Amino acid sequence: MAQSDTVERILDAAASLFAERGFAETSLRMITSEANVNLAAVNYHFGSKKSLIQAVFSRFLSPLSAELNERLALLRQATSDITAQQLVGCLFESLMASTEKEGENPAQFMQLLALAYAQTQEHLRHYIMAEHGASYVEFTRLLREALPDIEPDVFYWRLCFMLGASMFTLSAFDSISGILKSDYGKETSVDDAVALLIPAVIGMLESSK
Amino acid sequence: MAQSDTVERILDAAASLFAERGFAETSLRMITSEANVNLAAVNYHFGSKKSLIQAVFSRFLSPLSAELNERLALLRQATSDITAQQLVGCLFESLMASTEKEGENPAQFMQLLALAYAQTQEHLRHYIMAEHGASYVEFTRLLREALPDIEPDVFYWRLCFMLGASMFTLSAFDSISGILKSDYGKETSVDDAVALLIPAVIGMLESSK
DNA sequence: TGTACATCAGTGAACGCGCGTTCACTGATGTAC
DNA sequence: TGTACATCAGTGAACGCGCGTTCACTGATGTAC
Repeated sequence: MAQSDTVERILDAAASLFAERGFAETSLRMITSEANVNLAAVNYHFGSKKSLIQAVFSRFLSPLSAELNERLALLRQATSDITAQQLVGCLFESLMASTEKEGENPAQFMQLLALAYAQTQEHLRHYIMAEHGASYVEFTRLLREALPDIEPDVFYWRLCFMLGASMFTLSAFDSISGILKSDYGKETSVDDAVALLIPAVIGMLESSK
Repeated sequence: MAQSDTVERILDAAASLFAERGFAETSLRMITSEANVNLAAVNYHFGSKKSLIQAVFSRFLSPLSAELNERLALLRQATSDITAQQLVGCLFESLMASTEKEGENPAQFMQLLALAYAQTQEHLRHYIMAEHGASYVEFTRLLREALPDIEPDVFYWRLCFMLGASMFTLSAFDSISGILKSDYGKETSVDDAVALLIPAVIGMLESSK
């Protein structure tokens, strides 16, 4: 083993096991044995299990925030009349680009995010908002400007529908694509699912009903 | 305390704590102290923590399955051309009616469901499908018949969008309605949220794009 | 009606186990003089 | 170039704590004769 891929191997194993089982359901002993690493290495490199969980999220969220910030800045420069379509496109492009660059799995990322929402992990929520909340807030602000005719409360509910549909679909991607494969012999990529998801959420956001 | 509301008090406390924190993050000691009940009472009445978790789900799922079965049967009798609109209406009516009858909280129910999906709880998934899967399968079958022109894989993905938007929105209901209250002084009921949700998911299901 | 026994809901204290964390230690590499 | 010391990544074994579960027991209610 090279000089220090220990940290990466711990993060890989932790991301995969957390996404599959949950945080409390995954012990450090499971993670270190999956990663072929000494048990004490987690506390040596990360300090605590809590910090390891935060590090797992940072590895996904930092590249995503960076990508999203960059794309939103370009969009603001290019035009002053940004559409909801462009913004939603930006968001999914950022997600796909950031995970691909780092060799990560967008489905696993969404599983972790769904988990963070499902369980009220106070420390995690605070950490995520403090470290990576800014680009999400900016996205929401721009989307609000792109849809000025919608009542503010309706806008918030639809944002929620969008988040829910996106997170759930991508987090269940492996199951769904597995079912489609065995029932209809149809191979589906994450990009295929996103290509169906984008018009669906734009339709919801822009609907006049 | 009456002769035996112990079981009900345990179920109430367990549902609320599980929904808020997760399964492994909630100890039996938390549950029994919230319920003002002896620690050993959980194992006396339910046998194990696993069985308690299953009992919490059954208390929500049994009335929902019953309501849904009844409404779907009525719909089949009334007409042979059932629309997607009618089916989605059925589903949400069943959810609201079954939780109201039992004095339960639909947001809490959705939090638990989101949790069961987010963490791969094998024993729970098997249990839910074995006990309550039939009415869900029947709902899906009827919805598929109501939308015969959609490609089968597109249908599955849209079903997924619907589930995700509904589960996430209702499970986050307390946060969202709290934000709307403090930011816009707007009171929102679960029925208001569902009233926005229904046209949004029907639009997604029926879309020709 | 009275007594003996059975069932049931609940209790208090203890059990062993797996958990996250700690600590003294090792061996390799880098730096100062 | 050689020696002494510092830093760093990692290790093996142990720590105490909280967990789910168990067990012997209690007291109230129901049933048989």
